Amino acid sequence: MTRLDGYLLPTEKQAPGDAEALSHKLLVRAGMVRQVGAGLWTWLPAGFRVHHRAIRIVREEMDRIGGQEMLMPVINPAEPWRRSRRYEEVGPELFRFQDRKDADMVLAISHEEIVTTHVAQLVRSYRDLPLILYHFQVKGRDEPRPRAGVLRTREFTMKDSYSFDRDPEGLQASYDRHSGAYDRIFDRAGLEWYRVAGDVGMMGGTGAHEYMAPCAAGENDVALAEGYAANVEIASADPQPVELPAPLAAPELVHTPGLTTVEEVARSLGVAAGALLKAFPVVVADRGLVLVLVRGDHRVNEIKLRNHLGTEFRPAHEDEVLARIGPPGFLGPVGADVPILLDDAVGGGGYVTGANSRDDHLRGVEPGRDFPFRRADVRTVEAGDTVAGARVRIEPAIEVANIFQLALRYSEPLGATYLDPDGKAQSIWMGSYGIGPARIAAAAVEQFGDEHGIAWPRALAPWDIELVGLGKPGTEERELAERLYDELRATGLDVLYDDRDAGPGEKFADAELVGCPLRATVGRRTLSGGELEVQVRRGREGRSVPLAGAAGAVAALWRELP
RNA sequence: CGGGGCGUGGCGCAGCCUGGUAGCGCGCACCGUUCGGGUCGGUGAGGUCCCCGGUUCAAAUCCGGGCGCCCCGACCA
Repeated sequence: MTRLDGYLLPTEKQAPGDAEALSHKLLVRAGMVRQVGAGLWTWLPAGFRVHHRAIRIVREEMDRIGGQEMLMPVINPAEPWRRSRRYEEVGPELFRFQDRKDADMVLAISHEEIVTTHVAQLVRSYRDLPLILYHFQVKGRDEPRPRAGVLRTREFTMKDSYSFDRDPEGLQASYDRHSGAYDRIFDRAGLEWYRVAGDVGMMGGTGAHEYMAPCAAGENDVALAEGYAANVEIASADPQPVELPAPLAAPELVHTPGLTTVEEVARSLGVAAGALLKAFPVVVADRGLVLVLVRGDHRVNEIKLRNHLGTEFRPAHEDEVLARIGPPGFLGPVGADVPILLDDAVGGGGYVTGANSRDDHLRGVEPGRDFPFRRADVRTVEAGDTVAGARVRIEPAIEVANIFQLALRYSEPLGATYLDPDGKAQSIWMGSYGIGPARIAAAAVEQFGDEHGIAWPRALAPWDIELVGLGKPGTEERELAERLYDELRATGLDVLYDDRDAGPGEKFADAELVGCPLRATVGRRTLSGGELEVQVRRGREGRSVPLAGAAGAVAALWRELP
């Protein structure tokens, strides 16, 4: 319950000049956030209420699956981070600094090291497992490029939880419980969301999912098809048919002076781009130069490639390629003195490839007959592909949560073990699970905002309803507004009462900008008409209820909202 | 890290090219007006023109260096 007169809600008519994303513009305009520096934001009172509400939902669902809330520090000694090797592996996004004794310290980007250290010390027996521990804590990440207001920041609050189990089956069970909790969280928050298979990445482990909220400002691409949802980073699709020229008994040299792009070669030879094989030379950490081949109409997905290789790689330099394979622009598999990785989407038949000599290509090249290869799925899925026959669409989305099966990634280096019933020490199986409340809030703004402002889902709104009192303070209509303010609060609704001495236009505009799901208006018309006007923010639809018993009717209306 | 842009009262911007009294709209304060869609009129406060250095009689404006912020890409446990 809040009276607007005297409340710090600095609404603006104009968005900041440098804002692009809808959530950035609207959260600032609605007086909910203000910028402190690149990727550093203050949550003003109204915005903080939204943040709180997101946290409350997350907390309730974490408690429901048996999570135990605790609190770990943001400032960490470097030592456990060295033990997990993340001190060396993570890179410059890890804030590193020295304390007054010149000891190396870090700002935690997440809390695997600390929680695992505690569990290593405090958990001794199989009887102590399973365990789910969680906290809400600030994370520091020195992002190379903070962006879109509150969407990607260098400091943000995160709910991170950690599960500890006796064995892989236990981990799977804890993982599934988190998955269920997260499903409920995003349903309750009122977001449109997908759970997609995600990249396990450097975390290692055996599985990962991401919770994605589709919206224009999203920085991830999600591949969606009937019965399928995956981050494009790891998505797989059916091989698509492509028309190939008639096979040849042996590869045939064609002169293609100056034609180095797929489009140029395809056009000049009169074949489909998919009838070419595109060569992507990479240097793999532990095995040197490898030539990756995908169809001319496909692109190499470097994350899928990295996952397939199981190690890091980099694109090869020109001189390396020149010495071992051929001139860039005319690279091909035939005669190449390096291992060849052939994408799964490449079928049998005669393809056009580079000839490894300047200004020449080969046609009629058949994998197997003309060059040896190993298979891998390393291409990027694109809109128009199919998965099990279902058409794929690609949508931008923001990652609002993720869940990882860490397995033994942290328990082993940090020595988290338990004694099994036979008295034998066993490593603890771990999972980690993150949610960003700020991103939940921003995603809701992105998904439901319009040209008038924010339209919060019921569960996230800073207040359930905004009551607009028209007329001058001290008038009869204001007295009625005061009375309704009390009655609405008595129903349990959280009410924002605009009791400012301001004009009606300003109050209506501010109410729609701030975006409470309902707005009730009290003016002279209310006095004479005997009805309370209520606007549903989502869709700006007007309703009215009889003045007698209005509060109860409004509360009932509120309960039906999304 | 590569590319592009910006920095002028609280906010949004003009002025810079062509050096010469720092402007506009919104907001804010006060007086009056109005009170169901940012009402109208009047008065007023508020600026190290991001910082440092240089050129010049004179720099928001030209030159050099630095800092900060935004966007695109790379990156993103």
